[in-house]
Amino acid sequence: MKDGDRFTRGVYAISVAAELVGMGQQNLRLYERKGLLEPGRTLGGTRQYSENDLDTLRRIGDLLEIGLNLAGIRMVLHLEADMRDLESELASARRSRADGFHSES
DNA sequence: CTTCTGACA
DNA sequence: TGTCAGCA
Repeated sequence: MKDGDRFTRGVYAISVAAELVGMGQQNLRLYERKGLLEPGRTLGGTRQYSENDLDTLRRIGDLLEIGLNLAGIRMVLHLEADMRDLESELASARRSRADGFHSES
């Protein structure tokens, strides 16, 4: 990888993030206001969109195309986030059992 | 870059 | 209701 990429990779300002996902900057701000997204902020207050944020933005575009409104999309994204948490939680629980994490007297 | 406001389908 | 343009 190139030297400069180490710092720029993964974090984008709203202008470049909007162009990457093909959306307006105003929409991205609205999605955050509606609770669909929570991008990072610099100390100055500028939004920092991660690769993960870009993925959810693309997911928002798909869900909008289907016909869901922003309230419905908010629920879907939250449910998917909860699902991922439960999956990793279940995975670590299975790992602990397989590794004999707790001694069986 | 930010928030806010108003017009449009 | 979601999108977009313009202003401060």
